[in-house]
Amino acid sequence: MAGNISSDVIRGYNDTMILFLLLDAPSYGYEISKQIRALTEEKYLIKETTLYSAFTRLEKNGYITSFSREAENGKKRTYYEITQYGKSYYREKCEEWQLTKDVIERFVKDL
Amino acid sequence: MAGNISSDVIRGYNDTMILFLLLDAPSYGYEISKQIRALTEEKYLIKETTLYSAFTRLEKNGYITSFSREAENGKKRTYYEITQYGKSYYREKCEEWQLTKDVIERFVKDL
DNA sequence: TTAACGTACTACGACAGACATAGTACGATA
DNA sequence: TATCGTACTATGTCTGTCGTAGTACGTTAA
Repeated sequence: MAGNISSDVIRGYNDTMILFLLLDAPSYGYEISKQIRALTEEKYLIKETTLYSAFTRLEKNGYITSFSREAENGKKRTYYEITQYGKSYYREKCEEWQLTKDVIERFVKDL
Repeated sequence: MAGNISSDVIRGYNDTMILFLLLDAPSYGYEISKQIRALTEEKYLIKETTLYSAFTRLEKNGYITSFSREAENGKKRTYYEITQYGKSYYREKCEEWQLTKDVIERFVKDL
C-alpha cells in the first residue's frame, strides 16, 4: 500500500484526468502516464491497459481525436487531441466532482 | 442530469457510506437507503440491488454481521451491525478519501 | 556482444460492482 | 379491490479495470 490509491476509488475519474492533461496540447500514452505519475507524486500510477482502453473509449465518444506522428527518433507515435465536445465534457465532470465531493464528505469523518 | 451523480464516481464509496450509517446503531436496508437519500438531500439515491449486494459483500468480508428481528408490525427484518473490523476498515477508507480527494483535485479546475 | 532497460504500444480474457428487470410477500390506505 | 409502501431475493448484463502476454526498436551497461 504505502499511500497508494485503490483504483475502485479513482474509477470514473481516469477519463477526466486524461482530458485535463490534453487541455493545453496533444499528447500520447507514455507521456500521459508519466505526467499522472509526476502530478500525483507517485500516489497514483495508471495501468497501461487502463490508459489505452480509456483512449479508445474517449475517442469512440468523440471527446478526443487521434493522429500519428513521427517522434524525434523516427518512431511512430499515436497522439491524442481533445475536441470541443471533450472540453465541455471535462467541464461537466469538474462540476460533478464538486457535487460528489460534497456528498461523500457527509459520510467521511476526518480524524 | 439535474444535479445527479453518476454511480461510477461514487463506486468505491457505497460501502463506506453504509458503514458510516451503521457506526452508531444497527440498521436495515430500507432505512439505510432512506438515510442516504435524506443525508444527501436527494442528490444520491442508492439502488436497491446495489445496496443489498453491498450488504452481502460487507458481511462476507467480515465488516458487518446480520441478525433477524421482528419489527413493530410483526414483520421480519434483517438488521446489520458493524464489527470492530468494519470500523477499522471504515477509518482506513476515510484516510484514503483524503488522499484520493487531494489527487483528483489536481486534475479538476474549479471554474 | 549480448542482455537488460526504456519507450510505445496491442490483444485477450477475467473479474467485480452497479444496475435493469422481475418477482415475492404483506399491511395499510384509498 | 387495488394501489402504495415496506422489505427484500434472484438472475443476468454491462462497463471499467487489470493481469498476463506479446511485439518492436533504440540505448545503455556488463
